[in-house]
Amino acid sequence: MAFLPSVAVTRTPKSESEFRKYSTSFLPSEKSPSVSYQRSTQLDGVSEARCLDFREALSLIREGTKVESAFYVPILQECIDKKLVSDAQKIHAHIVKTGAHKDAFLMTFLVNVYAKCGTMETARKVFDELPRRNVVSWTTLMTGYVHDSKPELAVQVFREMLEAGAYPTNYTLGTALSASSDLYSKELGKQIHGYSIKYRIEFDASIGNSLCSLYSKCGSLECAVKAFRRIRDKNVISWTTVISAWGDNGEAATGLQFFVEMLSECVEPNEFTLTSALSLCCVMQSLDIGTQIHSLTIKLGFESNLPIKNSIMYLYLKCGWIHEAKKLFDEMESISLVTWNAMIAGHARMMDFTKDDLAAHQCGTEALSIFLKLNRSGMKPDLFTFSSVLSVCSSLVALEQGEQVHAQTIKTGFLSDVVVGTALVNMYNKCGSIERASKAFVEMSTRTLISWTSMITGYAQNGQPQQALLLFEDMRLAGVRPNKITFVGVLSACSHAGMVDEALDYFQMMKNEYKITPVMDHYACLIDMFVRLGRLDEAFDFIKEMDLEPNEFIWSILIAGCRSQGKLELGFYAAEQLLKLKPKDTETYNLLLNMYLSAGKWKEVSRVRKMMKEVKLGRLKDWTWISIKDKIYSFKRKARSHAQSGEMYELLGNLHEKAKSFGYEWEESLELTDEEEDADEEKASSSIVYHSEKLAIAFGLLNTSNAVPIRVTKSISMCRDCHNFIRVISLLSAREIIIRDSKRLHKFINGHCSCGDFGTLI
DNA sequence: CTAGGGTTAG
Repeated sequence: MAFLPSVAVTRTPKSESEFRKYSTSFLPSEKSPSVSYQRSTQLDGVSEARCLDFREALSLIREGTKVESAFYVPILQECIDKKLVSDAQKIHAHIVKTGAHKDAFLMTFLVNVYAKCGTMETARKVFDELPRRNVVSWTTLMTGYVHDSKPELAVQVFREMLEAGAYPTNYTLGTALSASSDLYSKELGKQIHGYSIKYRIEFDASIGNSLCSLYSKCGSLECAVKAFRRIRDKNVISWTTVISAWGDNGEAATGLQFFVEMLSECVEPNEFTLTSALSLCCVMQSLDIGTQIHSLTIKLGFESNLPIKNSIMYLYLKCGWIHEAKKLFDEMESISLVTWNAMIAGHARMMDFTKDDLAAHQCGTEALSIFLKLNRSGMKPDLFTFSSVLSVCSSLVALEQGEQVHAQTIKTGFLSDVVVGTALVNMYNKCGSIERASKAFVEMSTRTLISWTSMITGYAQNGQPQQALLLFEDMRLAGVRPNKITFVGVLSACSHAGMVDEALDYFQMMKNEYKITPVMDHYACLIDMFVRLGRLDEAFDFIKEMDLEPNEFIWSILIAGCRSQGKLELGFYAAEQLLKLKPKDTETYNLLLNMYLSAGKWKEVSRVRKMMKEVKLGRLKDWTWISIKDKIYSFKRKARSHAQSGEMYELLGNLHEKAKSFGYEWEESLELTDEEEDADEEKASSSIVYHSEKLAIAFGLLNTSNAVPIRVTKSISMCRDCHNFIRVISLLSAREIIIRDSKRLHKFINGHCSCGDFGTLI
């Protein structure tokens, strides 16, 4: 049923009761329609005007030639397609001048033009001046508000419309449902569902599609699928919607099954279906299916479709096919902002995904250079760009670049976006700049769960556990419901502060009050806490009691504790467990080795060394990066190839001497070797071997002005010796030194570290 | 007048 007849709707008792059940507070009660409208047929027979060249037609209008109303329509359509607001305004003026504005149909179309071009104020003005309103004009206005992300205004218009006594059509209800789903309001959606039952259009595809996407967005996957099943004539959109619904609710595999089902029912996918299916492959990291869909897109003639190309490129990036992705990118004859954003976000994602830290770091720098190219290309970055770039800056601890992006977000107004704001807070947190993070957090006009969580975690990581817990209470007072990630932050704060009772209380609160099942990270925080306090037996009891199989991180924490407490027996047991999990891992062996080194068990040391040779381990790559101004410098252990090497080594030598008077003692640790190291260099180097972070910090001290904090990232976990040394350096040089290693954030101020001096695993 | 591609917290 395309349009409702303009006669009163007959009601069946069943739908009436169902309608009553749904109708509560949001919407006015139904009035009988006072005016009825006929669908205008003026559009028919206009198509000849399309034959006219757009510019030619426009010049006719400029000259002031009087034309028929129908003449405007194709030109206005062109304005919609190309978002030509100023041309639309000229045509509008012409319409008014020639008196054609008395034509309600034409003016409704004009509302559509302004709405589609994102100029809602004008659209509303034209609408208010309409000689007659019909359901299409109401619906058009609603659609405009939905597009302009003002769903509450769309609902308001819907209400006005009902109050005016106009009948909604399937399109109207579909649009109203989109508005409810933008508002995440299942309640409102249900009421509108009620209207559709009342008007007996509930089985209509446009209603069913919108319902399906509403329920999906509200997290009710089951309802979404039910809504899909109830659609009588499922169209491509129905299928696309239900496929995305599975994907959006974490069931990507089932989504792909539906895609296959759709193909087997001979429904031809369109560009939307294909992009959705591709994004499911993205989630599943399935290059296998992804490449098949890639060929399908070509078969169906979408090879030059930009959204699809963007999706494929993004898929390849996320699956680690950087070169394929780059090839696609280079071959694209036209690219959009989404293309740029996909490239940046894809590289950002690769950072988390790559096992190799050096490669991950290169991905990050590549992402930043793509961002630079985007800026030079003349295209304007948007909120998606800024969110991704800020997250790259966080991972790279590239504060100065982050600050520049911050400035750009202010200038462009995108800082007001909650996601960008959150990304900014996170960037300052990850760079160890807690004051600026909290300033950015306070200045946000709205905060999501993620914003709160980021800030809570930031306080915990930056060594301000009390602040973290206070903020957590603020968050609960603000009525925001914490999730499991929030509790990871809370528990790690307790762990840092050594607040055992509070930690256990929060752990109970999480399970009982919030019904969150603990995950490994929660246990890791608690075990870490007991280990920090030297209560190894309790830590071990906890490991035995938990429902999950302990992972490598848990065992590593325990081993590190055993090392500092000299509890070799337990340490060895933990190491055995760790070796079972990661039999060929260099870091595992280094943990074990350092434990025996610290205890002076030389026989064991040589035994472990022998074992390491036998299993032919890959070698640990010790890299540290420092970002100064716009450049990122990298250092590896013992490197002497740097232009300033001489000065750096001299400085380090002096600092080592000075540090001794502050109680620092050289401690042998960590058998670090590097693949590219050659034997000559080994012989040439002095007896002291500097790990990469020492070199990077020396470089930082030489190349930044006094009192400027030094920020570096490191590919592996810091060793205890470097940790002790840098603690003293922060005191000696009166500098804040921030090191993000593979496991933790270390913020050294005046001889103390935010990790509570217990963050070194190897 | 309905569907789409790219974003933030462990």
